[in-house]
Amino acid sequence: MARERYHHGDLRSALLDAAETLVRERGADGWSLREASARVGVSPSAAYHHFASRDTLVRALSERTLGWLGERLRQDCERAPGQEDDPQCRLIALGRGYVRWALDDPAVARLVLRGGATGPDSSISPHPHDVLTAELDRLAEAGALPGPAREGAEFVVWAALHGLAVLLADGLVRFDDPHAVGLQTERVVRTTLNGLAQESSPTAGRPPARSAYTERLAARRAPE
Amino acid sequence: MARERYHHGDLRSALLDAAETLVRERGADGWSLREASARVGVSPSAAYHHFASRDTLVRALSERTLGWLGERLRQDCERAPGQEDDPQCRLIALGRGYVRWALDDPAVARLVLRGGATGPDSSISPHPHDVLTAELDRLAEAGALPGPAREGAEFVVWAALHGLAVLLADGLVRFDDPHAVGLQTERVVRTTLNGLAQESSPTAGRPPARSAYTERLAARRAPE
DNA sequence: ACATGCATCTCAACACTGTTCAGATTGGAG
DNA sequence: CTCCAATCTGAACAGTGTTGAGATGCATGT
Repeated sequence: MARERYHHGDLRSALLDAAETLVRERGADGWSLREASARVGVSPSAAYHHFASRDTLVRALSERTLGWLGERLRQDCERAPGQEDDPQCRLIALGRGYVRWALDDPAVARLVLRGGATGPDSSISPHPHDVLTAELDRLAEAGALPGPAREGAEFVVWAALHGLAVLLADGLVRFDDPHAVGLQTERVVRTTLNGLAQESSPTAGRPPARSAYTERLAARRAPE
Repeated sequence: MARERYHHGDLRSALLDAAETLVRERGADGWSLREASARVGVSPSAAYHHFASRDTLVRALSERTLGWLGERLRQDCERAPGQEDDPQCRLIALGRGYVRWALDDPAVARLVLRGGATGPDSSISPHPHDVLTAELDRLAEAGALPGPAREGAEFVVWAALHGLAVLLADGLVRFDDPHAVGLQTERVVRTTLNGLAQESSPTAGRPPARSAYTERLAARRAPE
């Protein structure tokens, strides 16, 4: 706990770790930079050699967490139960993973999902949103999503999933049965995908939506 | 601005007003109790005769805002365009109102929707969530929503709508065309309702979901 | 009219926060 | 072995939420 050497070695990630556990212990806002520094055994000002501000630390923690989550969601899609390679099953697995995370680690999830922290400049890889769009592409290729319905579909699914996750992390919705949350998530995904597939008259001339993520994606494809 | 009388008269709502405009000016977290007090022309400790803590002030502001929003959403439903009294048109109007609010007043919306602040003990009337469930009931009575699909449908619609609102308020999704947000909202509502209506095999034995709002509703129906 | 009670507000103080900056300490490159 | 740049410390600043003891004045009862 107390370090002996003057130089810490990897203070940056040590601070991220300390902040993360503090968030878990005291909630998304119940901690301070000073406390995290003290827990690492370092003076408060030391942190400023690795983060420009407390807010930068939060952003960095968010990015680290989102990257880890994205990787896990990708795995969840691969290991999806059900018929071999059914795109819908994969999307359900993705949704379950996303929501399960929000419920298992609500304090961190609240901090991260509060967003604003994850602008288009961030280099999160793979970003959960990327995983979602990839899975929707797979669904479209399988023919389960008509062409016009695919366009902008990620916003519908994302909104529904994100909304459920936020509601759960904030404690606005609760489920007594631990299985209930999974079933409810599955229902949300199924309902959304069904609704999209049977979109009778796709909104004529629907203007393109733009998200921080699509911008980031575009920037990645055409660097400079 | 500067008051002459020693007693303010209605300091409580004056503080709420000051906090509200401060949130608009500097963001959900960029303000302090002291600043709000100073703007009202009162010492910082005066606030503690009306609010137990800064957090209580935030909660009170959230409740006031949600009550106002609920009333406006109810009006939006009444004035819904489209065929006379079409329940789906009413729900679309509700969704548009909810999302428009999140976009027109994003800082306040972020503060309010961050939630946790709006527990079941709050006496918000009419709560936006109540308005939504009432409209879903109307839809079910009109036969546009099969019985088994109605059960727990509010969570699906709420999640989708809430998710879109949060994504917009947090700036994670942006729309260039001002019409786009309305169209996207409409699409989310339509898609969700369509998906619910055509729910092929409603999840067998789906356990009851419970939200802070259903609890509050139950408590209101059976006081004591 | 006047005293009294009580809600309301002020003042001063506490511990704590994020942030800055001059200087001490070090690992590693030349 | 020297020196540099990266890293960390210590002390300080303005500002925060919160508390408690005391001042102020409105409304009420006589």
